[in-house]
Amino acid sequence: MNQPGDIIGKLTEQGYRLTPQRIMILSAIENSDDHISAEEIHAQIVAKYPHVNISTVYRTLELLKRLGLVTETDLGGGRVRYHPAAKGHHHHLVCQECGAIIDLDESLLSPLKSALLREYKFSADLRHLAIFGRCANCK
Amino acid sequence: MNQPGDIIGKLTEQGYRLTPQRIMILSAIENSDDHISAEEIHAQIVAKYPHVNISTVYRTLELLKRLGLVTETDLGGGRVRYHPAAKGHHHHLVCQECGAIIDLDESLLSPLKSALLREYKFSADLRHLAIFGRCANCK
DNA sequence: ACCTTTATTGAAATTAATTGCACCTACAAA
DNA sequence: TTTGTAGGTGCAATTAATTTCAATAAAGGT
Repeated sequence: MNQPGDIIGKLTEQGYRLTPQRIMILSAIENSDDHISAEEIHAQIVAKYPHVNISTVYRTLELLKRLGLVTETDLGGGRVRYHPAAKGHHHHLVCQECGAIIDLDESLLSPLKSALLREYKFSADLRHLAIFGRCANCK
Repeated sequence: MNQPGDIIGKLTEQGYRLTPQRIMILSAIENSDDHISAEEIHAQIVAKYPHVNISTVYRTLELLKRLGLVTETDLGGGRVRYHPAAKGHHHHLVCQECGAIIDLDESLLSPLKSALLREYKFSADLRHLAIFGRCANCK
């Protein structure tokens, strides 16, 4: 599972085209085992196909995000990173002192999610959250 | 209370200098009753003192943020907004459909804050959080 | 009032992300 | 086949924020 095929299917189903650029962007995301930035995806592709433009990468990521196929996380420092949605939801604790990134299970946020729904009728999109603060070592 | 004097005192106490630029930036933040962006602060100042540079505004905001005197919130749309810390902590629910911004009481996040501390020994800085999702009307 | 130290500033360059525009391409209807 | 249309792309320009670096000026000592 988690083959690019999954995403490719969903794209074509909805009338979006499967271009060489998109295939390259998709496999870059799928093959990265960590979170990947738009710049990194672009750098990977340019190594083989120098004419592919960075704006295409951003636009494709935007599309995939809208379709719920990748999640986006702002880990601070102005850099946004991407992750295939199929690889599961998770969150991050980002230490502002040492920069450490600690993975956080979704379960810790579900009480908040239901409280927001109950008290504000607000359906929060907590797919991929970054929480800033200070880690155990830096306190 | 909440006079610029409070902040000015804290700055000079810690060896930072009180420049005309900083005074202007501080009063712009204090006088705004809503959240204010760096661009807006700059525009206000430039109207009277055209030579003040935008990077000074950003650097001053960065400093005030580090000293805990203003809080920063990314309400989406690429623009970060600022708010004097003395005016109290609060959070926002941002509807990604209609753009509505709903104020959220701090109490809803304190269970999360203590859970993070208990389970991860992570002291989360939840001073001014924006949570994205869909509001009651847009569901 | 004058120096000295060093934090601070302005100007310009840089970075990450986004947008406007003209052109291109796949596919289907005429 | 031709044409229309909607999705896609590259390029250049734009925006928000940050950084580099030489010049400047605030605060404190003399």
